[in-house]
Amino acid sequence: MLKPKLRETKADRFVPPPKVPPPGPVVDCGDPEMRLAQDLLFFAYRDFTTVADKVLEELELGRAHHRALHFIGRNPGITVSGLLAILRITKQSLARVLNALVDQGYVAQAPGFEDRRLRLLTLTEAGQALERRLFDSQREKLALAYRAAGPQGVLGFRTLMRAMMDKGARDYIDGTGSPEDA
Amino acid sequence: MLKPKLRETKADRFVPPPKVPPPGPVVDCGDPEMRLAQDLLFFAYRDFTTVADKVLEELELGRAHHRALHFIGRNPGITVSGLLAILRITKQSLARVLNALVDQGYVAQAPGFEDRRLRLLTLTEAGQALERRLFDSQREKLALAYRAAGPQGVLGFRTLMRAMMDKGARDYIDGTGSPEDA
DNA sequence: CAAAATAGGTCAGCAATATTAACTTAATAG
DNA sequence: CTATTAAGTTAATATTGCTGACCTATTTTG
Repeated sequence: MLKPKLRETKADRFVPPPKVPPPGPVVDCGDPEMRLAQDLLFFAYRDFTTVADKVLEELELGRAHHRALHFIGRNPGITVSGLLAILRITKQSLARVLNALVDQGYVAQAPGFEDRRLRLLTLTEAGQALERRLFDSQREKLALAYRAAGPQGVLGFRTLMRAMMDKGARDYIDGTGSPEDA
Repeated sequence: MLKPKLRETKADRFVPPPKVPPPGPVVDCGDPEMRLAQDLLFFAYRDFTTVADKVLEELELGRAHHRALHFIGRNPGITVSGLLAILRITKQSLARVLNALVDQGYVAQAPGFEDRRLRLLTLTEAGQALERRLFDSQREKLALAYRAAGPQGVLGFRTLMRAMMDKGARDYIDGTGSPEDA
């Protein structure tokens, strides 16, 4: 055979090995890592949502009420449609929750200025106070986690979470786009 | 008044302004940032869980079934108690889901070796295949998010999520500690 | 202006997922 | 032998979600 033995020429010794990493930062997306991510999301979300439950239980409210309070608080004057789009539930499911919150004086409704069909939702003072209580219970856990991750870690967290949401929700988070798109 | 005017001595000019950042990495834990974190968690989790729903719908299964499949797949031979501890639901809630999965041939039960009271749960081949389908639907979204965040971002994400879970769940994730503690 | 579209409310019924509580069986542990 | 434990079962209930149909008030459009 005429095939030359590679290791006999000096030049061959300097051929770099086939590189994998250089083009851009490499991220481990193998099965184990992705499975871990599933677990992380499940447990973090489970324990994040659970801390507010004690407060809710006292008041005979559920997580659905908390979600509504949260997003009305974040978007004062949001319409029913807007809230529906965010929560991704049906009008009837929201109605029960919303009626309870209005009846108990946590949420106020006002007709829209230009379009009087709209019911603009806001938190009453009691609603703000309650939402604050619920928020504070989660805030502690959240702040601990933020400090554990550090500024760079928080950036990573934000990027990763943003990338996991639908485009509409991303726009909503970014401030562009209305709640309807979320 | 005998109080000296500070700006008249040369040395005073070099007094550094009161610094905030230096002691350790500073993380913004103000209200707006914590509120944003709430939003991120809600939308990311909402859209992460939703992608598997189409598959589940075909098979007339729900998210509860998915969760059970996932954690049995992650912990072959897990006991009913272990699964209950992870999911944090009652025996009766799990029973319905588990019976359905066993009836439909996705989950197999085997008595424990040493303690024959235990029912060790495993996925059948069909169960593994189904779990795989469900996993793959989420995997895509997850991998995209991981790549968007980069290696450093992923580290931050992991740290932050870990810090948000209860200690038991953290131990479980880390491999130390049994499912019972999760 | 009349008709269509929209925002919202409401009613009835149903399904999934969760709860508490009490009871049974089988097996282990003291 | 007794107590405890793991699991299954049964029954009744609550929460949260769904579909579909129908109604009112208001805005928009032809």
